[in-house]
Amino acid sequence: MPRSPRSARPGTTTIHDVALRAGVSVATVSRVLNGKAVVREETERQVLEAAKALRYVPNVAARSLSSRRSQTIGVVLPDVHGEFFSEVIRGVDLAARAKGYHILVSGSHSDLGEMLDVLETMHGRVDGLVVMAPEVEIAALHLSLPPGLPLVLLNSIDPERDAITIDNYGGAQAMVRHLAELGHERIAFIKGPRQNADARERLRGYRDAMGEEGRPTSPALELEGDFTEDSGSAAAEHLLLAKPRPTAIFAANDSMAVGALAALAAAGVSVPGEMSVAGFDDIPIARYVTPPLTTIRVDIADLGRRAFGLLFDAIEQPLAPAPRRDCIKTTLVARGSCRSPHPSKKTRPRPDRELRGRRKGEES
Amino acid sequence: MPRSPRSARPGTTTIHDVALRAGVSVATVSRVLNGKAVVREETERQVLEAAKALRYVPNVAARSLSSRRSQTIGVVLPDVHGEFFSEVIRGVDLAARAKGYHILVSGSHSDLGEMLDVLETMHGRVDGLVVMAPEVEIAALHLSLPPGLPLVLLNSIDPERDAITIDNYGGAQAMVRHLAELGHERIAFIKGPRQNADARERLRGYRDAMGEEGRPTSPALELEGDFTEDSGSAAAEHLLLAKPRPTAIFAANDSMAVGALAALAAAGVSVPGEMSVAGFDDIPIARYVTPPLTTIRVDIADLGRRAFGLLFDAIEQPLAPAPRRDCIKTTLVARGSCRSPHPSKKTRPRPDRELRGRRKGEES
DNA sequence: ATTGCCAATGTAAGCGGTTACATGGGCATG
DNA sequence: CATGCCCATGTAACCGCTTACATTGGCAAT
Repeated sequence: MPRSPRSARPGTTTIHDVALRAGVSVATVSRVLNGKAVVREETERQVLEAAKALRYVPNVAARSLSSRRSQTIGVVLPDVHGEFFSEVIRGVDLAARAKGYHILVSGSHSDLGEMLDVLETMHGRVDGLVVMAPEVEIAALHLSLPPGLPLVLLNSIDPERDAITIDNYGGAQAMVRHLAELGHERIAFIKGPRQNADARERLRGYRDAMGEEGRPTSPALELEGDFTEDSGSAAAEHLLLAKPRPTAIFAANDSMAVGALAALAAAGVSVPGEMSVAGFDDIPIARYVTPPLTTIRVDIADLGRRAFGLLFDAIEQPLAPAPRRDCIKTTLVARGSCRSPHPSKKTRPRPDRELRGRRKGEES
Repeated sequence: MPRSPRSARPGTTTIHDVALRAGVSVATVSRVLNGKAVVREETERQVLEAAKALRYVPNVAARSLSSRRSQTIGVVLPDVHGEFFSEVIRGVDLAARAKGYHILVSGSHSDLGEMLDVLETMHGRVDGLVVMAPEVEIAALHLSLPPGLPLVLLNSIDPERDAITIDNYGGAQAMVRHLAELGHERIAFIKGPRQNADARERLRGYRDAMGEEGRPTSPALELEGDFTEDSGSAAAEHLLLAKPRPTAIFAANDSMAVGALAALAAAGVSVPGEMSVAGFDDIPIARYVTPPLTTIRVDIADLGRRAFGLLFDAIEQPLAPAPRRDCIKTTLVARGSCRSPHPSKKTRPRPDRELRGRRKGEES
């Protein structure tokens, strides 16, 4: 079996072996394999044949050492779990693989220091980064980030950097309009954490749409919340005491809406009979609570997919000046938790088509 | 600013720069940084100081080229989503990071060819692999896998390879015992896909425990299923026609149990009044369905964690002969969907503590 | 026939580390 | 004081690939 003296270690075929077998130089092999220069057709054929016969796989480390490219991007996420996490990864992964990139993942970062460590060790290992970080820490992040490295921010904007965002504003507006259309006048809103950009945008969308629809807004209708179920419950309990009592509650995320549902059930308030409830995100359980939750769906995989798209552009064409932007549109999903507040014009609750979708069970 | 002539490109500090600044040779710097040899304390101090001052970060490609180690492992999963996916990654990630390893992720593989491609391109890029593949494809996988590469199988066993498994057998037994203890005689079982190892083990656990508890088993009590909600519904509908009708349904996974719940609700059969229902996996929605589902919890993050543990051992100490094994234990989580079939000895359904846990809402 | 040019290919210098081997100084021993 | 040994360190050869530059041969123009 032909094997160059250089690669004595068995099991490793190098570019030299291929060159030897094809009767050409390593340079030619490299050229053929990378398509970076003109090679006679006959030569190319021989090289490809030799490579295939030898089951040659280029050594990535060597390639990346000399070319200064790793064909890998890093994805760094904070402490988010479940559906969101997996969908982001899936989106990025699919898009990346299509372009021949690999992804280096690091999740579950609860504090900044840890995140910076990871970023540090990823340096040199990746050609670009997709990062999701709490707003407050963006500044600190910049300082310790390699200056030339393409970076796409998820979920938090920075005027200087490329970023991809969710149309929180439009989604919130759509929900308010939906509720207004159903006939609701007093629509309460449960806010998210003040420092969360998504939460702020959703609040803004709520306020603007309320104004546009000629609905009254007031501090009494805006409850504090922190995206947890408990805060949603607490807010709902407060609202039950308000007079006049609102007829609809719009929570800035599904978890709080679920909390609100629980509180209302505990208080014996019927949903959607006496009170409509809406959320935001369309988390998986949204369709399983009672009644199924009307909410705003965000296509998270698409978020990942586009994040990679932006990053890819930035890597391939680093010169483009203005920060790149992309925005994920949202969809309103009407389920059973909202209906008209006027018993007379009661809307017939149509069975939710999606409730019994054929989702594959997660294998154990 | 000191910069060796070799590294003309700005922004990149090499080991030479550090050596120069510390007044030693590159070999010494390397030795200090890797702790692979004895170095005078004074020298070590100077090197570390220089490295820190220069913000030196070793070039991974170079290191991996000469050392033939990438400090990276690959995680290749099929088309699984959501909680399961994210938890596996989280477990592996946390364990890997603790040992200084990175993880290269690739998910959403629906067909074997795609999976093999990924495995191919990961070759040389990773020191080991955590792979989850459908049973049937394991063989094909072996053929095209680099022979020396440490590999840990998730979720499917192969006598030759290291693998980590879930205690499906024990979990199923525990559930049957639980139901038997509540007083159920006729306990039906909804099976999973025949080619799925988890499903087979759960079935085995069900049968053995039924025997041990002196409960009758019969083909009529074992329904076909494929892990989807729909198959769970269909099975439940079948069971309602059986005579005598069973008093409990144990589904091989939660999705089918959820489907069964829906079918029972549609048929006006009260759960757990007339029929108890149990699942397996404890997927997130299990606690949100009505009534909350009694099920078997599997600590998926632990699965990932231990998978890395096994892999790490295999990488560090490749000589160990026997295939390494590890098994994840399960926990029974009693919620509202099961209770005694005898109205007389009705067990008081205690409120499920976990129903209103303070789970952080997934951000946006 | 000589010259010039171009396309196709070869040669070899890196890329930035690791590490086998060489070197040199200090100290105990004969 | 010469000898030998060992510890700490330096020198330089790789690791496998990319690529700037050199080389070659063929053909058109002179």
